This record gives sequence, C-alpha cells and structure tokens, in this order.
Amino acid sequence: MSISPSLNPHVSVDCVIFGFSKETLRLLLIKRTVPNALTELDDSYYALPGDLVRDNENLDEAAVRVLKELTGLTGIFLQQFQAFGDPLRITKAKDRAWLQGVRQDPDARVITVAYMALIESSKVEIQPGSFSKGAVWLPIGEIPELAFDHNEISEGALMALREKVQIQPIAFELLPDKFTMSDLQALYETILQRDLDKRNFRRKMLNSGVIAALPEKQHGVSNKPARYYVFNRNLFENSPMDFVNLKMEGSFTLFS
Amino acid sequence: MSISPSLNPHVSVDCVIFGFSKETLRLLLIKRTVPNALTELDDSYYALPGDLVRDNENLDEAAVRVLKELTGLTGIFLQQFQAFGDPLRITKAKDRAWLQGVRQDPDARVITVAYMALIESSKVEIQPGSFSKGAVWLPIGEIPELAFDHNEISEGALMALREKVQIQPIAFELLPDKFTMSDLQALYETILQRDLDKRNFRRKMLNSGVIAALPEKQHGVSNKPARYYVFNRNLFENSPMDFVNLKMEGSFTLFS
DNA sequence: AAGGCTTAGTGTCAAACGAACACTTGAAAA
DNA sequence: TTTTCAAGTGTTCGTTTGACACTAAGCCTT
Repeated sequence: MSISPSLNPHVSVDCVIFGFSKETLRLLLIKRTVPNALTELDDSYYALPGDLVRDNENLDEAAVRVLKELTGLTGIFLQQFQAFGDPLRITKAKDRAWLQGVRQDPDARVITVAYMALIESSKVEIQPGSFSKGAVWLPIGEIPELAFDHNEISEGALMALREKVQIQPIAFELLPDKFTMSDLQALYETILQRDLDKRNFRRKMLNSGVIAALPEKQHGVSNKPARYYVFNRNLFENSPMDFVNLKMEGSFTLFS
Repeated sequence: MSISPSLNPHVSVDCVIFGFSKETLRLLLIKRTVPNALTELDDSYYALPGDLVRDNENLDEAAVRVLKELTGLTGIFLQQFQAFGDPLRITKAKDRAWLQGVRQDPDARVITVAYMALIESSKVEIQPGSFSKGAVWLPIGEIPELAFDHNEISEGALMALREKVQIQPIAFELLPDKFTMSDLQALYETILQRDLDKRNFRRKMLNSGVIAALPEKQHGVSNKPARYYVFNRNLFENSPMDFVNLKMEGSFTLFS
C-alpha cells in the first residue's frame, strides 16, 4: 500500500463520533482486519476513524476530512478535545500488524489529536471507501477493546461531552431538526447517566431560550401527542449567557 | 548545533506559564536571538518555552521537562489545553532564521501541544542553560509579538484559565502558601477582568470549604492587619462538589 | 362506546444562592 | 490624639433550584 508523500508520519487525528439512536449514545467505529500470524485467519477489531495529517492542512481540516471521507457529511459539530502521545500507544500486537500493512514507517512514534464529533446518526450514510469496510454504531456501554489507545480516547471524549453539554447547547447536534422535550430529556439523561425531573428539565430548557416550540405535534402515536421543538441557533448566539450553567439538578462534578 | 536523535522533529510542547505578582498576571517568556540578514545586528524576540518531544517520553513528561529545565521546579500545576497545528505556524522570517540555527530539519512541519502552568512566581529561579538567556515575566497586557503562533497560544491559555478558575480551585497555585482574602480576590479580579464584591467573594470562598483560616495575621502593615488563609487541598479532594460552579457574580460566558 | 393504557404536560412551595449595599475595626503614621 | 487605610462584617430581595403528583390526549381493546 502506498502512501502519499504529503502525509506527516508523526501526527494523526482521530474522531470520536457520537450518535444517539434507540435511547442509546453510540460511537461510530470502523473495522480493521489484519492477518493473524498463528491461525492464518484474519483477525478483526474496531478502531476510531482517523488518519495522518497532511502537510498542507491544519488539524481541524484533517478532522473534517476524516469525517467527510467516512460519512460524506460536512458542516457537522467537531471539536478538538485532547492530544494523546504516549510512546507506548502503538505497541499492541494487532496494532503493529495493521501498521505494517498500511504505513510507510510502521515504527514511527505517532501522536494523535482527538476530536469529538456529534452527528444526528440517521444522517450518516457510510461512504464506500478504504476505511469504511464495516463501520458500525456501537452503544457506548458495549465498546470492545479497540485499537491503540482508542478506548482511553473514547473515554476522554465521553467525559468531555458530559462537561460540555452542561455548558454549551450542543446536545441538539445529536437530534433531528425537530424533536420533542422527551427526546431531549432522554438524550441528556443518557449522556449524564442520571435521571432528571421532567418538570424542572422543561422549565430550564424553555427558560434558556435556545429552543422554540413549533405549532406542530406528533401524529399517529398511541398516546397524547408531543409538541415538537427546534433548536434556535440564532437565539442562542444572541444571548449565549442564558445557557451557561445548565447544571441539570444536583451539582455534577467536573473532577473525576 | 547538534540534536539528539531521540527528538521527534514533528511534535513539540509549549508551556504557557502564568505567574501573579504586583497585582498583575504575567507570562514567563524566553528571549530568542537571531542574526538579522540586513543589519548584521542580532534581532531578539520572545517565545513560549517549549521543546520537541523525545521519543521515550509522553506529552505530559515533555512538558514537565521543559518546565524543570527552565525553572528548576517540579510538582507544579500543568495541564494540557490544546494542540496547534497550522501548517503556516512556522513561516515568519524570524522564526525561520531561528529554526535554521537550531533544528536539524528546519522545514519540518511541527505541531505543538500547548500546556498551561500555574506557578507562584516568587518560587521561580531561572535555571542557567540553553534556553534561559533572558527569561522574563511580562504582564499579560503587554505581550509583544511572539515567535510562531505563540500569541494565539497564549490567548488560548488565558481563555482556558478564565474558564477553569471558575470550576476548579486552581487559582491558589498562583499564590504563596499563605495569602489574604484580598490577595485572592485581587487574583480572581485580574484573571476574570471584573470587579468582585468583597463580601460576596469572601462568603463564597469560605463556603466552598477549600480554604482554611490561620490564626496568624499580617504584621507591620499600616492598616488593619489581614488574616492569612491556606488552600486546603485535602478538604477540596474530599468534597470537590462544593467548589463546582464558582461562578463569581453575574454569569460569565464560556463562549467567545 | 367505555374503559384502559401510555406518554405529554402542568404548578407550587421551600431552600439555597446571588447581587446589591455601608459602616465599624485595628494598626501605623502624622 | 487624630488621621489614614485596608480589613472585616449582615441583611435584604429577587432568582434559581429541587422535590413532588395529578390531569390531558390520543390510540387500542373489548
């Protein structure tokens, strides 16, 4: 496999892509297949989508590219959250086998800059292409051992998401354009891993001024139909203050 | 100038080192001198202390090393806050002149992982050594044009500090072991660039449970002597919750 | 058509917190 | 002894939080 000379062999970006479906927070992972020296069968395992950074692009651009190549999507929420650079992060046997097949210099020390992406998962159509043979959405509770230090990176992303979601109105990025209060609450409960009081939640969200009610309601549900809301980006940009400190009942620690 | 082969030529760490003295927040910067092709005089300018990452150390270790080499200090507060990787970050003329004198591959694309350090500035004794010819503490309001993208990095650090100081009790790292309430308030006011109400500030700090009063008071001041306090790390670690949301009067935006 | 099932939607009260606000105290200096 | 200067101290009011339980609306079942 040949490598473009414009790749920086020492720096990569990895994307922790969050989605939310069936009341579960999920990660979009890709499958890697490597020959197993012992069994002559192929082993496969999952990894975060990522790539080496090219010489002509900055880190954000590299992350956008990775996301686009995998999902076809642009304009989605993407935020750098941490760089990982342990010298031992690429020393597991499977990882070395994979690197040998794919990198010009498989022994190179690589540090990676990790990004967190939030996607409305129904929008994603996995793009055919080199890295997407077998991309899957796995619930965050059921993530197996991943490549490299990707478990650690995913954990870090989840922590970062938990903090951010309480300070900035970004959870909406995980929902469709219109959603019900219950959808939104379920999302927050999933992310925060805590039950929230329905009345207090609604009050807080409405007072924050970042969502607006639509006249429209659900149809064809076998119970009282819920009203739809939309996230009002403009409203938020005009008065971001109101959203600060969306603490969600009972203080929540930023310390581990 | 020779270079250890164990340096990774593509990844560096830079430390934004904050200190607080004379009621001012300051950065510890180092002076670089490069020959000026036109005048035959040397130009000098300031930069953040930083270095390439070695192959056998992780990012945190590299940052600790940089700090130790410059100040002789260990065990100080140090936290990664962002990676910077614009391909154009090393293209200014002065920077290129400096790289040519100092790097094996002066054209290499380097991404840098930026750390923020908080030091009680009176503890710092600049270590003699290659990078410390002329290290200085400059007030954050008077930072000149720095090397590379170091102005951008410093700005980012200041933003990160403003946010963190309201969520975690880290401002204490900038003060001596014992300090007065007025010292502490002045520090917060400087960091947040906002006046705070004395009574509310004291109440909040005392209620947070992270500081303890000492029996001792100031001596020899020409006004009512102030009581000394200490930061109680144990108290904080036992009940970190109390400190969450130290918002400091009037909400403060985390968004720019 | 009636009753049951399920989720949506609503209000109040008490406690904690935040913001605004002015005078007294203690020490040194004049 | 008086002056000067920063330290230190409480109360009030409005807002926010958290706890808590019933009614409303639509479909489905019988």
